[in-house]
Amino acid sequence: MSQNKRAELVENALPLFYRNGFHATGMDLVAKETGVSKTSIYKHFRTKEELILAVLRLRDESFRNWLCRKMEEMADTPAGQLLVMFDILEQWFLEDSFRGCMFIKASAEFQDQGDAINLHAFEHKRLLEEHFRTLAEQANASNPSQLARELLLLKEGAIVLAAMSHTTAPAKQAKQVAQILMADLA
Amino acid sequence: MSQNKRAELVENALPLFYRNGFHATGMDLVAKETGVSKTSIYKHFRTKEELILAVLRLRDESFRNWLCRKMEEMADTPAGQLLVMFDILEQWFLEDSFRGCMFIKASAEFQDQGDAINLHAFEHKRLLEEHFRTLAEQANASNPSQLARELLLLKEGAIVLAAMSHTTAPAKQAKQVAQILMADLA
DNA sequence: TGATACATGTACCGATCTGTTCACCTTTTC
DNA sequence: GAAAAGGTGAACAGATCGGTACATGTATCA
Repeated sequence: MSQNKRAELVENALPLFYRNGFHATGMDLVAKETGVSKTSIYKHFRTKEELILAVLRLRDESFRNWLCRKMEEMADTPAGQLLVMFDILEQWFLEDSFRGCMFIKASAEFQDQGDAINLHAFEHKRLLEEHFRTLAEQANASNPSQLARELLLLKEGAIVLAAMSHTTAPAKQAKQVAQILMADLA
Repeated sequence: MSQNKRAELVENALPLFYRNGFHATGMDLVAKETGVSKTSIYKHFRTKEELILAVLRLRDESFRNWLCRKMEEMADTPAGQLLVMFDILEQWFLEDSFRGCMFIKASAEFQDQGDAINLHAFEHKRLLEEHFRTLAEQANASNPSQLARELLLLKEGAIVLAAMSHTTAPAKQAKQVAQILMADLA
């Protein structure tokens, strides 16, 4: 299998795990839906867990890329970028394929503290917080670290409630709070 | 099996599902750990899903009772109650047995929109929001519904991040934001 | 054309899944 | 004390789990 094919496998496996959950998605289904035989899958991933980790790596990279790029597109100031994030979330919640945050779900299913999947899930949140902090610094926030953590808090709460309620309202509510927190920034 | 025994079964099954997850916890393990034979379990619950629903009903009732009572114990004004909630969360995060919110995890593993488990999980959040709104009204908040939703947002974000990071810090951060949102309420 | 390398489908492994059957054993009740 | 009721372990069914073995392509290179 070429590297292309391998990437294609991970790409096609992602929505399966995202929609059905990790434990509930069997490797037979992965093989059937991706069109890659189980033999080939196990030639490149020693275990199901390794495949899941590859899927999470892809998700981490593509989600953060997507979010950061959209934020840059839709606002030109750092403070503006942090605020439009909630508009972007709202658009995400509207998509039919929206099923909540893949990393929250991963850490919910693999919650042992040392677990590689659990660690990777939290790493995703840490990287997001880091990006928020950088923007908060550029926006001259009085306490950039604190603002970044608060915005992450609002983002995670909004995602969870949007996924559970099947509505987009939590995005708007989170944005309102964010506006209060950022009132002093331009 | 007496009603007592049945309640005991549900009570003892709860931490199993909470710790190990729903799909990952087999009925053989439930029988072994609760001391109730599989035969008896299936006499009172037609399917695993029904047992899970009973567990979630117990969790919903006991968690809300526990939280509301603690809030009343630790503060005498409605606004104070809403604020100490975050201190209570922090204590919860400190417990060794803390593994995040059982309903978030349930809706993560059973995310089909019509699913009974999914519906029940969201109902838990709705009831919490209702309680928050009642308190917000009593505290003469200018927009009680909005404040209730915002506090719920902060609470869910804090729980998710505390579970993923294995720290209690999100509770304090959420409380700080809550204080800002409630600055006008005595 | 013949040898090498790799991807394939299929069948299989042992374990585990939800759920059932059944022969026993207590306990309650009349 | 016998019948009825309800609980037990253990074995089982049929399906699916993660993972492997193997024989059959099929493409590349000499």
